[in-house]
Amino acid sequence: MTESTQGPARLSSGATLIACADSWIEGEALRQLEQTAELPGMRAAVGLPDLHPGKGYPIGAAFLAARIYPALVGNDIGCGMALWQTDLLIRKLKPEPAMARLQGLEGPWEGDLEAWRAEHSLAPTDFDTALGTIGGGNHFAEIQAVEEILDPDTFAGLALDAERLLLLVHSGSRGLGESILRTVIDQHGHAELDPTSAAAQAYLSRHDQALDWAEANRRLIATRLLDALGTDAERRLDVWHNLVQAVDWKGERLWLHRKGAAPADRGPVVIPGSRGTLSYLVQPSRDCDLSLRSLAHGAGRKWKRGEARARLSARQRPDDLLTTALGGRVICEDKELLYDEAPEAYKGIDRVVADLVEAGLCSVIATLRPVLTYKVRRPAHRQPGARKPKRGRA
DNA sequence: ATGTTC
Repeated sequence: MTESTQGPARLSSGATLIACADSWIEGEALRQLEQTAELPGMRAAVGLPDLHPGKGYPIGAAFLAARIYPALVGNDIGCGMALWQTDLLIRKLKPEPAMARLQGLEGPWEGDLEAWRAEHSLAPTDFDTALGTIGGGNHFAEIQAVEEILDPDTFAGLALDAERLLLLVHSGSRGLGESILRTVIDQHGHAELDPTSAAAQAYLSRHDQALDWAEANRRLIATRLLDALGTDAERRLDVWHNLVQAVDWKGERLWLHRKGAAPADRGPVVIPGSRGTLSYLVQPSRDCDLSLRSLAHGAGRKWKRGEARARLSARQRPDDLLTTALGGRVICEDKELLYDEAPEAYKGIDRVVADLVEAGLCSVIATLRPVLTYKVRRPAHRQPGARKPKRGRA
């Protein structure tokens, strides 16, 4: 199927895979990439080195098409990564007290939502009680320390301080994006939308609202976490990795879909590893047309959700997973999620980033080490007052 | 991924 070249490979469908020959990519993900590349109106399809199977369509991929495919963006419209420079000196952070202070980020924010929405020009939605909540899956808020600076000039240009902690937030549009996708799928199935149609305009308008909501969500998550720690911070970047947008492509107006693909045309981005590995702050190259102006958005899952517990529980108890190989601490009181997001469930981020660098798509500015990863305090269904769900078969 | 799934 693939040529035995070292760098990017051309698949039989015409899709491009940005990965060297010995980088492991699951067969199912490649099948999904090839199938998607053959959809009507598809001009180009790219699998990034974190490519892994999704629900029908692959994650870690970018697609350029003459039409709009809402299902390619998926349910978490606007999901992305935001990075803050905090005021907290690395040597001043004591993990135990910090962890004790980080409580209750799952519930509705208790501040003045109306004022906050006005301040950020955010229209009200039916999902605003979830504003400022991280959510589940691979979402997190992580306090990080700079491990190594490889490009001092660019690092300094970003106004980053290697002595002070960073905060990386990965979250999206929660129930809002889900409802937007469900609405369009209910009406049009997985069919492509003509960009000039009323259906496309309605979808795009709601999609753009979800982008704003998701960005605001990351902002409020950071605010809540920083308030809990009694510190302040400034945002250095915020990028969406799930979206569709109109692009001018060699003189033609086309639609670029990113599904788990970081933009290469919006300045530096963070490509996070797992909670047990480094993350990479990278500078995208000037010309990234090869990868549809996109980069990997993370390490990429190696094991499917729900698979990790059975694979790991014999050798690692839940408590073992609350500290990591790099000395980081983890807050995750949902046992299934604790296993699902174990470092072993992910591919190696070093290889993923090396594939991008070797393809000429980016260079590394700095590496970041996880200090404290916040996932969830309690699964929603086990919060006080909630009924314990029955287990086992009927 | 999901105010999820009983």
